[in-house]
Amino acid sequence: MAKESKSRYVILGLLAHEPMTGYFIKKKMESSISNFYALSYGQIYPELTRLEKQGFVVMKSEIGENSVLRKVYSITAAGHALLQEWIARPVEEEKIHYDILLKLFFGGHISVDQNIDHIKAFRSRAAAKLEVFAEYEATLKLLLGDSVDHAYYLLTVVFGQKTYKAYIEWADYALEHLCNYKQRGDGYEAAGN
Amino acid sequence: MAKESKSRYVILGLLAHEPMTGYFIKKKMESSISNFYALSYGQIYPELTRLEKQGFVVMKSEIGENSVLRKVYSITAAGHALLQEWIARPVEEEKIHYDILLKLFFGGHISVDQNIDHIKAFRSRAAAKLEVFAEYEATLKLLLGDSVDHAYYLLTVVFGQKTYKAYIEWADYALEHLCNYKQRGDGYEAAGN
DNA sequence: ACGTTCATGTAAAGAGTTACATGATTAC
DNA sequence: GTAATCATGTAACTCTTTACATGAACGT
Repeated sequence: MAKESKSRYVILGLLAHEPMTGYFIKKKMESSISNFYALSYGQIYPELTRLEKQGFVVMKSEIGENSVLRKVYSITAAGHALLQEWIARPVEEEKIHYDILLKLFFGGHISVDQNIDHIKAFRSRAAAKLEVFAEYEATLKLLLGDSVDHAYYLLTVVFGQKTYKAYIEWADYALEHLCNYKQRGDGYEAAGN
Repeated sequence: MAKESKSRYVILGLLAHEPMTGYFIKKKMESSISNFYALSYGQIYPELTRLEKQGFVVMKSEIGENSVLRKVYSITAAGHALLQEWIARPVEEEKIHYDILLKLFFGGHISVDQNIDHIKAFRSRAAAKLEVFAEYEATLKLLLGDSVDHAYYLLTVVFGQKTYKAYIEWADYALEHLCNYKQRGDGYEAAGN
């Protein structure tokens, strides 16, 4: 029961690119897919052990440049087959599960100004994300010729850009409406606020 | 530890509108916030018991029209205060955790055609959602005068519309790019496919 | 008869988060 | 000295999903 986790596939996907330590998998994710997926050490290390037991990765203990012992994992042929099988599987349905929408849905219980604050915070987060994605885009466009992977990375970045742009447009629309209602004072205030 | 669930607040939010049974809470959600939040019976019933023990709701056993015993829950003053406190809390950061983006990120491991299929499926799901939101919009616009709540509901619907429209635009963009690459045949195919 | 809806729950399993615990090296 | 980075893990806890279990009433 309980939905199957994607952690193993993401780990395999990263290892398919180059062998890595668990620690480096985390770092790599933070600088790439962190916007779309995140893993903690509490997930990475146990999953690596499991993948090794099942023969999808192999481990090699090494003493790194800093003379610290590290476990470098590589993907096996079986691991690659598993990864490919997962990627080819039909895509799961996507759901928008956002705190802002839930709170706005019950917005009648707080004041208009409080709702406005929520939306403003949401908007500024989206604007910050857009800046991050713009950097990604610039970097990726320089690397486009290197590997086919970069073209796919770029598609995910464009997704982020289009989505966060839509969020900002929505926020502006919502703020305008709420400000209008507030000025008209037509009962938009929650009772007791 | 582990992030606190929103289930209690959503349940309180619905009960703030009218007293309900656990079963009806589920039905109500399916016809309203299901696009932004979902709860199973396995969450609703235990949570209602907990909320009752803590004094945030009160339960009254009744024999319904169909002579079936049912437990009707109502929100208390303490429950209302808790709900309001939660809604007023700063909004959590939103994350885009989509299967399609993960799979596209590793898209180099499958064929272009398989990637295209993924995106096409994504696009048609988004288009279907847009239709649902259009219906919501039409219904809500008729009810706008009735209660302040409807204006807030409408804002969440508009969010869905703008977001799914962005998804469709992205899908079209992505499909065009992938088709171009395919026609040019410039190494976009995964090795062995 | 049979399927659907109303109605309430429990059990099992896994996913995910956070905190804790440890220790070496490196840079300032 | 001290903070940051590299590096590996465990433990506790909560959340969430899915399946199971039960039973009455109502419509066809």
